[in-house]
Amino acid sequence: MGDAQMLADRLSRYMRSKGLKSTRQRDAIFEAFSSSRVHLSLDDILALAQERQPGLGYATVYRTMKLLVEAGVAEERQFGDGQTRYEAAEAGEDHHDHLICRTCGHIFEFEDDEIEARQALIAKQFGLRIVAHRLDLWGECLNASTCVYRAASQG
Amino acid sequence: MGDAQMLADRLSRYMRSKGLKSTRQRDAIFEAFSSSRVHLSLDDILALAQERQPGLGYATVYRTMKLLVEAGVAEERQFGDGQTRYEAAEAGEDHHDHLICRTCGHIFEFEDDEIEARQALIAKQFGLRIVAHRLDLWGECLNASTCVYRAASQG
DNA sequence: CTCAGTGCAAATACTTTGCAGTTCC
DNA sequence: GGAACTGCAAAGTATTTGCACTGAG
Repeated sequence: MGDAQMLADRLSRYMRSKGLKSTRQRDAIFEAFSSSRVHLSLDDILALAQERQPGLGYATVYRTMKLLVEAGVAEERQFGDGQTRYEAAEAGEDHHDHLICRTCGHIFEFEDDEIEARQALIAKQFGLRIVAHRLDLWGECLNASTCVYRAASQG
Repeated sequence: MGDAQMLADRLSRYMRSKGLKSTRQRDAIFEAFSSSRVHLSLDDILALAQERQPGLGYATVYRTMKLLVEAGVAEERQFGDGQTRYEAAEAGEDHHDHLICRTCGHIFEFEDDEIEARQALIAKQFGLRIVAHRLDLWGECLNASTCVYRAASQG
């Protein structure tokens, strides 16, 4: 909850600094977005936010998510399925990477110090210092029949 | 040059196996695609291929690039600018990743068995087997004044 | 009150598809 | 000659924008 609160603070600071208004729609969208740990698509966010704000439209969700990205509260991610997904921005150094299951579509998050260290070493060999990185893994379920995410997915 | 030839071979083998036809358009597109080491967008490929085949249309380029991907000759890449880009597929296991220098824009390619092994291990812990991965590093030159790429870069 | 925000629908941008005519094998 | 291929234009998606109305400050 510290995280969600931090994001909320960052957002309201940003909005105040830009003279932007707080609305029921934006609150609902931020709430929907920040309450979930998964990578939500726009449709997901719309559906969740509509539970609180029936009648909420796509355009508002698109505009608000763009705002959240500008405010440094959300990050856009493309996983190659044609849908932009959003996740909560990270606190400083705490970076995680993604492992996407091609069997069920579930997206696992992980962090591995050994890989990070290795990356730094490689960069150094080329005379560089790492400023950012992105690592996505795609995999197949070794045992699809027992995959809890597959069972859980409504697809 | 061995690489381009290898891709050409792989493509013609694939096409023969599927009973697909070789056409002037496909040749022009493959030529445009494989002659460049950079990551081409569809517009880039269309423009290049049209130098040999005026009148060539988008649809054919889209269909042909899809074919090249299926044949294992091309790989799609999304860099988040809304354009799908293509690069030459790699030879078998020989996968490389990218280290992009933010100082001079140079793209280094590297390969690291240790990272690959680590990735496989992580995936296994989640019950998956890796089928693909993408690792991009962004760095800054530790010593820009002596960077040969900076000197060489026409940008 | 006023200007930012909203919802709708129209407009974009990228990609795919249907179809009639063309071309490779 | 026939199935595969091509180009065009129409159809799909995902996302953005114009506009009249609404609502937060």
